[in-house]
Amino acid sequence: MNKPNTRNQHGISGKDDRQLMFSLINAGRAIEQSLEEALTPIGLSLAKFGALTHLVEAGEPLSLSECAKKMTCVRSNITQLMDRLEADGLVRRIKDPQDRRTVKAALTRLGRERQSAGAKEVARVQAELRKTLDGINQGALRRALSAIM
Amino acid sequence: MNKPNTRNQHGISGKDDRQLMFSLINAGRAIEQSLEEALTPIGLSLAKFGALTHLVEAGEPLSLSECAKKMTCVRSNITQLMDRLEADGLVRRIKDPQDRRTVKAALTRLGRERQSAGAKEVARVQAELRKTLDGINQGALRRALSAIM
DNA sequence: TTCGGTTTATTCATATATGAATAATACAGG
DNA sequence: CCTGTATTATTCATATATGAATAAACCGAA
Repeated sequence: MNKPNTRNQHGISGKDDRQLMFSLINAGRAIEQSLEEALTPIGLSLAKFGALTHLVEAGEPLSLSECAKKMTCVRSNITQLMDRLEADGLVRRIKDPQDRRTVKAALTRLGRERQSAGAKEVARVQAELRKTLDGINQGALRRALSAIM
Repeated sequence: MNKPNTRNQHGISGKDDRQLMFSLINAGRAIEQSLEEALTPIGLSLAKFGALTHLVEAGEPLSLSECAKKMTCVRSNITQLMDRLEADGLVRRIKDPQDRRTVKAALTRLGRERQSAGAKEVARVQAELRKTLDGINQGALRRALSAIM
């Protein structure tokens, strides 16, 4: 990667960069940044791509609550995200006749296409990252990350 | 840690969690989340703590531009963050007579105390993380992270 | 069947970020 | 000394998040 991290908001890393905790935070943000940059040209953000991807994977419309669960965020966030996705023409809200409280998000054709284009870009970033981490012990890395979460 | 990740906005992790890229993003977010939770009781966010810490480390007032550089973010962000820190009584804006364009941020007594309390909490989280990562190869992890950034 | 608790989405207030536009100041070179 | 360019902070519009409050709809138990 070797891109400058332009999104380390707190900017804490102690006296040296070797502090593991902040390195992990910064690494995560650096990758997010790369993904955002890769998605920008096709008109997506990481948040939007995430929502579209869950809808594609589900293969059917999902209620906004289900979306919130899959994206591990609060529902008011999904309300807003869907507003933007709907404004972009990538998603359509449909009412659920079974449960009139529920609103489902359905992909539009454009939404499906956009997600597919996004997936290609994400795969590209992922391949870059794999190459970057080529020489290192990925097993150790995976074990560490799964210990954290 | 083993706290549920309640802040994985995109929520993408593919079919399995083994996808390194999203694991890294999620690990970073999980740690951020722990830090936010640790700082909340003392009235700080990670962003606020970061700003205070840079001021403490500098040992003197810093211009808002210098703060933005240290925190690797745009200046309009610092303007807003300083507004909130000033409202909290943790920082004071002082005009620079040498350069009348410049506004410097100076720690208040309360700001210094709050940062110090925050640093203790951060150290606690850091110690927890160290313990979590006890069994794993931290050298490999460090090398991986420095490769990414 | 009505009542009360739960779930649904939305709205509102707020925090944190970006980036563009603006205004004031500095400063170098003619 | 002007003049143009750069730098400074701020403001504005926007995106992404949280959490509290609200309204509508559902559902089980009395």
